[in-house]
Amino acid sequence: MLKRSKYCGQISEEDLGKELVLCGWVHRVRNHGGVVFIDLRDREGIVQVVAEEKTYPQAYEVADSLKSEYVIAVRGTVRRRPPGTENPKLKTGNYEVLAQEIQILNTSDPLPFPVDEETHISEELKLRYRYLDLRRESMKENLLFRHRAYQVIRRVFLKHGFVEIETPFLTKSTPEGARDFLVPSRLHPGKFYALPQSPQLFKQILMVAGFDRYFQIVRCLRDEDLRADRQPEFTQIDFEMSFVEEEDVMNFSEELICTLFSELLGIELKRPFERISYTSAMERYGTDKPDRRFGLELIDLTDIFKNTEFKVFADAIKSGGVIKAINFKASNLSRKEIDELTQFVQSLGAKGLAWIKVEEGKLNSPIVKFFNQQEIEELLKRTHAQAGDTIFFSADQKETVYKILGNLRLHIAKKYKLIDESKFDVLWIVDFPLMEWDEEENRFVALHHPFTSPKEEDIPLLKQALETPHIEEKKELISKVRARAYDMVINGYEVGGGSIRIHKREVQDLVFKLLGISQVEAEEKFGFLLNALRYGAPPHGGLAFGLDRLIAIMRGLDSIRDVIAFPKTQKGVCPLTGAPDYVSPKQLKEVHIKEMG
RNA sequence: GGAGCCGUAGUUCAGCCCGGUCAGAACGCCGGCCUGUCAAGCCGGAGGUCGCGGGUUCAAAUCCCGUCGGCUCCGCCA
Repeated sequence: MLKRSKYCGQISEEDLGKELVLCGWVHRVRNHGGVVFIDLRDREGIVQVVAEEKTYPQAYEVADSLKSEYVIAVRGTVRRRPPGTENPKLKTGNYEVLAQEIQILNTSDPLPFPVDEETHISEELKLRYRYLDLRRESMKENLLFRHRAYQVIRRVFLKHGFVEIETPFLTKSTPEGARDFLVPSRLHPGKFYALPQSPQLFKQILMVAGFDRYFQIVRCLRDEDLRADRQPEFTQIDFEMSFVEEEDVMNFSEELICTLFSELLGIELKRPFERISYTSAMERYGTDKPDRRFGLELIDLTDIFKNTEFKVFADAIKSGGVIKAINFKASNLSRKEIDELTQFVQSLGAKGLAWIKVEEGKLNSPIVKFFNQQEIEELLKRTHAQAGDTIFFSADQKETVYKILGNLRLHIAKKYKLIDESKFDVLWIVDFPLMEWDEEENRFVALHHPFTSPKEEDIPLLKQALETPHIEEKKELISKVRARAYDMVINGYEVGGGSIRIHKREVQDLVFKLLGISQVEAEEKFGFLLNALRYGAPPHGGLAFGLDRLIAIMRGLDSIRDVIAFPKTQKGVCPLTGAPDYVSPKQLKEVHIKEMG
């Protein structure tokens, strides 16, 4: 067998006149009768191989029989292409390899879809034949980019003295958070391991162990429904530091992100990253992960309508809600377009969508007739309304208004292409509430996770909240308690989040109590962490980045499937392997599982 | 659990709204020609359970119901 001496994509000036051996896949064949052109492709790119009948008849004969995606080895000489026949689309387009010998290493059946960038293939087919999909230039580049990111990440961590340590995949199911994937234990009938949602507890324990700075690029697993940016298994860049405060973790995180952007994209992000509070993000964008590359900010109008005759608005205010609006400037929307947007918000659970089209000298709207002159004037002023604008309203409980307008804002931006895709909007969200009331569970739940430290100055509020028997007062007090947490957001995606952790047993007990986790339950589920906190736990904090999201954003991709070699479909299926699948009764018996009728 | 979009040759799609030469195109595939192409070109050919099941109708790719699958979103995701 001929042994490769160079990658196709790396043929350059220095190879002129040299004889070398290339190995790769037949990307395309162009047979002109007497001369055959082969675009030969490998990991590094494509080069044109020429087989001429008159110079090397044997090589020509083989070339003549080649089909798409045959695997071949070519021995030949690099030469400059004849003037006028260069191909500027190829990196190697000034050269070609005159084949002296061609060996067919393997043939290929006709492909189920072409290995090119032009054809849009359905996700199911792409994943079933992932090995063909990954031969495509863009997919190959996505994975090579990800590979380069790993190298940069490791270098930055090493530079700062972080220690890479692996944590268990077979671990203990813990309450709170996402649904666990469970693994039945063969040796312990009826017992289960859980696959980790993240190495959270282990990294904290490593801090107690004194490793001081830990990192890991690690798979995390959550049994929840999928989205374009959510897979059941995904990768975190996880790290934790001892003897630090928020600034230290955020500072390091910024360096890591800046280095990635600089080295992989040649983009210098401005430091420090801007910070906005959770409350301000919610009020202005209706979400805690705002995309600020376009306007359409939420405008509060509650005070303007506090005495309004308009029943919908009045009712919302009366029941403690708010009135907010967004102004789609210069949109000149048709009635049909407004109807489409109405349908969109209805799919989010809104009853309808109130709107005003601002026209030259008049307002076109089904609701202005309910407003008095003063309300109209103030609302137009507050929203900076001009002819051509369309103003959309939402009046409801705060959470609902945020959800409706936050999503409408994004929907409009995408639909009407208001987003400058060449920009990266990077920011921190800080001052998260520590907990929020969960109506369904009828208790407080941690916004981040139960090990997140409250701000020192807010701890008295927690104690007060614990003592008061009045639930409304409790809610009021708790809502004021802020967490020492921080999320990094890029282009409207949460790419990372972390916090300073609780390292004092008493504080952890206090938080568990307020979360309604009993002493017994806490001991049973998190006892190992609580115990660790007794034995000299240093103050510590950390953060975890979603590597898949980060890479997808950097590559300008909409779905993290495109940066994962073998992802799952929206139903959690792997079309390549057929997982998940049934297992034999014998296997089930071994792990003590009986099928339900 | 819910909403929306999609499903027609190997592939990408048109046809569906208005039921009746609507089984079509391009690429790919097969055969032939061709010495400078590069998404080569020219000539010829094969190829479809219109996702699946049911219903309406004289007649269904087309209308209706159900179901499966893919995608996007809501819920869910500390």
